[in-house]
Amino acid sequence: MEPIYLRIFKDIEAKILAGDWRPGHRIPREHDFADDYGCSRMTVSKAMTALVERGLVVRKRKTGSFVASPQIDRTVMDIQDIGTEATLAGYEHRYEILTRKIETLGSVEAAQLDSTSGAEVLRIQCLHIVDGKPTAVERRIILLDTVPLARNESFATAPPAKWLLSQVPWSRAKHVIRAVSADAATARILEIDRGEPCLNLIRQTWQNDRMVTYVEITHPGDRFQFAGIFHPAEKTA
Amino acid sequence: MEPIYLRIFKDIEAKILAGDWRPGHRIPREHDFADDYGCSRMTVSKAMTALVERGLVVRKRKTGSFVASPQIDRTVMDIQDIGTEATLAGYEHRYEILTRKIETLGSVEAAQLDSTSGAEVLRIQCLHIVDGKPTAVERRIILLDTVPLARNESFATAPPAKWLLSQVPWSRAKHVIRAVSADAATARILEIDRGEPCLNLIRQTWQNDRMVTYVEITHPGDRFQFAGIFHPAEKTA
DNA sequence: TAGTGGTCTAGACCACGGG
DNA sequence: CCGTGGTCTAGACCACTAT
Repeated sequence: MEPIYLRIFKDIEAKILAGDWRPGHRIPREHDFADDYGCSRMTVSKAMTALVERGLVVRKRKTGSFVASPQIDRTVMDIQDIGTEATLAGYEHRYEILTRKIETLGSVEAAQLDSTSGAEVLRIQCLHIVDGKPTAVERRIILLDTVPLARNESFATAPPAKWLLSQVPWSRAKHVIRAVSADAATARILEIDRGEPCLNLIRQTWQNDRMVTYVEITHPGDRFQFAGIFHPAEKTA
Repeated sequence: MEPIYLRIFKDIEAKILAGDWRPGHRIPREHDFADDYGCSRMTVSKAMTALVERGLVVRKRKTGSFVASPQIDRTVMDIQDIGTEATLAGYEHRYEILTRKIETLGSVEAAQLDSTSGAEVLRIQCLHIVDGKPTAVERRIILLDTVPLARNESFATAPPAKWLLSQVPWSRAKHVIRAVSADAATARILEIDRGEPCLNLIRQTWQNDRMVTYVEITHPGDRFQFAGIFHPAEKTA
C-alpha cells in the first residue's frame, strides 16, 4: 500500500508537470487536502514539505501555497540561463538571434536525440554577448509538438532558455560537458581562432517523457567557466 | 526558538562531520532521542528523515540507523572518483603516482586556496589510465593538518580520491569546470599535442570550514566528458 | 484580527527482517 | 518471535503576515 503522503505528493506533482496548475496557481489549503484524502493535516504537511524541497511549490503563511515559478537548474551547477548568470555577476548581457527556422527532424538526428523522425522542430541559433564580448553560441532545437507556443515566438524579449523556463516545467534533464576545438563557423561567431579550446555544454530536457528541447552551448574556454558550491544535497536553503 | 527537529538534526550532523561517529557507527534509536530531547518520536523521525535525505545516515528496520559510508558527490554530476566511473562504464582502470612530496604552503598559494600560509600539505601528481589510454592527470594538495593519516599513505591500494572519501566526510565542495589548452607538461603526460583542448576540473573540499583537499584534474577533450541525468532535486532514489 | 502554514504531542498500528 | 523504523491520527499551540 502506497503511503498517503506519497499519493498526495504525486497527485500534485502530476498536476504541475502536466501544466494543469501553472506557475503562480494557488494550491488548496492543507486542511482541504486533509478532508479530500481523509487524512490528518500532518500527512498533507509531509507531502507539501517534499514539494517545497523539490522546488515545485512555494508557501507563505497566511497567503497560502503556490506553484513555484519554473525552476532553475539547481541540481547541476548553475548551468542555466546565461543572462541571469551574467546579471548576477554584474555584467551587461544581450543576445542576438542569428537564425530561426522550422524544420522536420531527419531520421539520423531523431535517433541521436532518441526522438521521433519527422517531428516538427524549431531550430534556433543565438549568440550571447556578455560585457561586450561574444561569450556563447547557443544552438537549440525545440519540439513544437511539446511546446506549440514556440512556433510564433520571436524571442525578442527573452532568450530561448528563459522563455522556455516560463512555459514548460521540466522533470528530467541530461547534461554533457566536453572540451572541444572551435570549428570554423563557431570561431567566426565567437571571434576567436579556429582550434581554440571551447567549453561545450549539451542539455536535453524532457517533460514526462516528452522531449522539450535539445541545446548545445559553446563557450570560448578563456571567457567562461562553470562554477558552483555544493553541500551534500542542499536542504534548508 | 529553533525547532527541536532541527536541533537534533544539527547535533547528529555535527557528530558525523566531526568524525566522532565514523561510518558504520550505530546511531541511537528514535526512542532514545525522544527521551533525551524530551520530545515525541515523530519529531526525532523528522530529523532522521532529513539526515537520510542528505545521505549522512542509512536506516534499516529492525537493525537500526547507521552513519552512511562517505558519499560520492551526488549533487554535482558524477564527477567523482575516476576509477569508479571507468569501472561502471566497463573499462579497465589503473593509475600511477607520478610525484608525491610533503611541502609547506607558500603565501601566494595559501591565499589562492583561502587557506593558511605555512600549513603542511601533501602534494601528489597522479596519472589515470583508462582502457590503456592516459585519460586524466590529477594534481592534488591534501592538508595534513586536516587529514594527518595522509602523511604515511602511499596510495598503492586506492587512488587519492577514493582513499580520501574513506577517511573524511565532506560538508562543502566548490567546483570549477573550464576548457583549457594543454601546456607542455600536461601534453607530455597525456600523450597529446600541446594546445589540444582539455577539460579541466577543479574541486576544493572542506570539512566544517577546515580545508581538506584541492585537486585539479585535466582530461584530454576527446577522451572524456562529464555527463549526468538529473531530476529536480532527486528524492525517493 | 483572522487565515495560513510550522511545529509538536502521545499515543497507535503496521511492515520488515534478523534470530 | 520481537525490535526497529514507517506511517498515521486528532487534536493543539504558535508564528507570521495580509487586511
